[in-house]
Amino acid sequence: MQFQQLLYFVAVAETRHFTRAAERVHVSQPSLSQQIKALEQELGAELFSRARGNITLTDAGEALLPLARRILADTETARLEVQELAQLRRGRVRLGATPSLCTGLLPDVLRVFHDLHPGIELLIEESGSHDLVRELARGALDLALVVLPLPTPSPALTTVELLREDLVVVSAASEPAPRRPVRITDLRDQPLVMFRHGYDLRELTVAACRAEGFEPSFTVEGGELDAVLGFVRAGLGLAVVPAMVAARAGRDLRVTALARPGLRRTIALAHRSDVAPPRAARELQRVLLASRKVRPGGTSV
Amino acid sequence: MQFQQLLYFVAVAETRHFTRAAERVHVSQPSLSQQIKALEQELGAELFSRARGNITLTDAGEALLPLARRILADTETARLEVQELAQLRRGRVRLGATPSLCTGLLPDVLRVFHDLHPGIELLIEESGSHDLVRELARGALDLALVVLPLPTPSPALTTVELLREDLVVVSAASEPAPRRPVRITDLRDQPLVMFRHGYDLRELTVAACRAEGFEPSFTVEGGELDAVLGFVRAGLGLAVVPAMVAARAGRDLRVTALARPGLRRTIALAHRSDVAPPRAARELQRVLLASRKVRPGGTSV
DNA sequence: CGATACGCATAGGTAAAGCCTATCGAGATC
DNA sequence: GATCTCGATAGGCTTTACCTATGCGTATCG
Repeated sequence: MQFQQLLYFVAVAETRHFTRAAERVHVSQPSLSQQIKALEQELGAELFSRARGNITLTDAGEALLPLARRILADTETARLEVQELAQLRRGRVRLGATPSLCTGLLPDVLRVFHDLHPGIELLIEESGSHDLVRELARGALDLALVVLPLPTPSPALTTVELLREDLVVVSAASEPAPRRPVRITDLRDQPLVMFRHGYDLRELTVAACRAEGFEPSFTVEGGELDAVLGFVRAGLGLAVVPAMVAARAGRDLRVTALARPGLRRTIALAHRSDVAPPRAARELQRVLLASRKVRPGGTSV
Repeated sequence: MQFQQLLYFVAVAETRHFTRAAERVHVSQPSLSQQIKALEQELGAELFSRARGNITLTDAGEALLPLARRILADTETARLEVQELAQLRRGRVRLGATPSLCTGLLPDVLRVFHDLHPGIELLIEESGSHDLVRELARGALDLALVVLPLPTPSPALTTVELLREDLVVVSAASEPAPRRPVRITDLRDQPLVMFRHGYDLRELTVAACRAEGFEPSFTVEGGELDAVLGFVRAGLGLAVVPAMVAARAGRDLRVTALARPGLRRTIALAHRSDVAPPRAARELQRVLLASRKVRPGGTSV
């Protein structure tokens, strides 16, 4: 049984005329006759009663017609569905990202991506790098924006460096300005506002202080990114945040660079090594990589 | 898109392995690879992510799989349905017959037919020849047993003579036996029990009497066949019925042949000339024609 | 009543498609 | 690093789907 044979069959059933059916499917009449005959032979039953000028479906033909129509319709649906996916008119990307990236980097990029491919659904999971890596490996995410180095490196994941991002110190505009540029050691006696456990920024900042030989002290700790900025704004202390986050924090926050060598973190795109990400995820990856050329506050890798 | 390509595709999707899929569909591995590739090219999307030893469906493949399965299932269904019809394991015959034939001829033949083809549904319409012819032309019947000559002959109907059936006189066993064999003229002064209008037997009997120059008189008229036999049994009069009906009427009815040349009627099978009857109807026709060889009370044509 | 037109089936030739065996090449395994 | 596995590629052959030309039965028309 062949799709064409079913197509020819439906054409004859609908026109009740071999010659006109042949025209309709753009084939010569003998070809159509032959295919119908082949189909009849394969099925072991006549499909049409060929009375001169009055072609009719036999009972076998009646039985076949609805199924043939459905098969052809399904075929068309399959073709369209696959092509919609391929042409990014439809689809889904499950993207993981750390909270600071969701705030800093993602909004503009996702806006660009969505304008390019309005049919693609964007599912964002906001978590620490550790969780993101696990979700990637589980197949629950297609792509993740993580901070390098990965907490649990694995050959099962491929990472592509996206950009290096400077960290800066933010403080309340109402408070006295810190000496600039701020050195890490200046933070020894400064009260800090610190993110909850799980934030890469927390680990990074604490590690930097310890490298200078002191343990940072926190006035408040445990909040999410926005809460931390709020606490800083209220004068509860300083915080170390990515430049990109600080850039959009508003006028009532003072942004102070760190003295050289400063702190920076490396943002990378990660995906499973064993399977190619879906078409839409590859496209998002492309858009992300393209966007770094015009990103403020970060350094292209 | 080809059925085989979908079949190959599903095989690879299920085995996650090109070589094993090729074995499963009984084709060489390169052929299968080529067909998958052709399918991917036609659809414009990769269907599998070919990581060594870990073949996975892409999102396009995921989208295609359920449709491919459904298409293949429908194909199988179509094949089975048509073959069941062709092999008479399923189907329907809409058979029309006159009341006397329903009583006399049909039960045994239908029993034989049903034993041969238990899956075929039998729909019987019991009417006079006139109505049967109309229903045939309407396409509401596949086949009809009618009495020749047809009340409304038409080139649109094809008739095949089935058998000639003798008519006999029945009377109550409790009443004095009529002189035998009965001549038509003997009925002149005999009270008859007569069927309702529409029965071919009525027209036939009345016509025979008129040919002999008299109008028959009825003690009761208007009943169906069984009612008429009941009236005869009760001694209300004689009736002229087909030998086949009389043969199964029971002991309390006396059956008397008519004197030569007697009366007989011709039973024929009729169907539309323009369309071939369904397979099951042709088979019933065959069984009917075969049955006349062993029919009692009738003469093979 | 013969000629014509219509419409499906058949015949024969051609081009494409599908399948095969043999081989390649890349990644995994020991 | 040799071997193995497994999918991709190459080249040749067979099948098949298509075409044009023609046949044949039936309805129509002068």
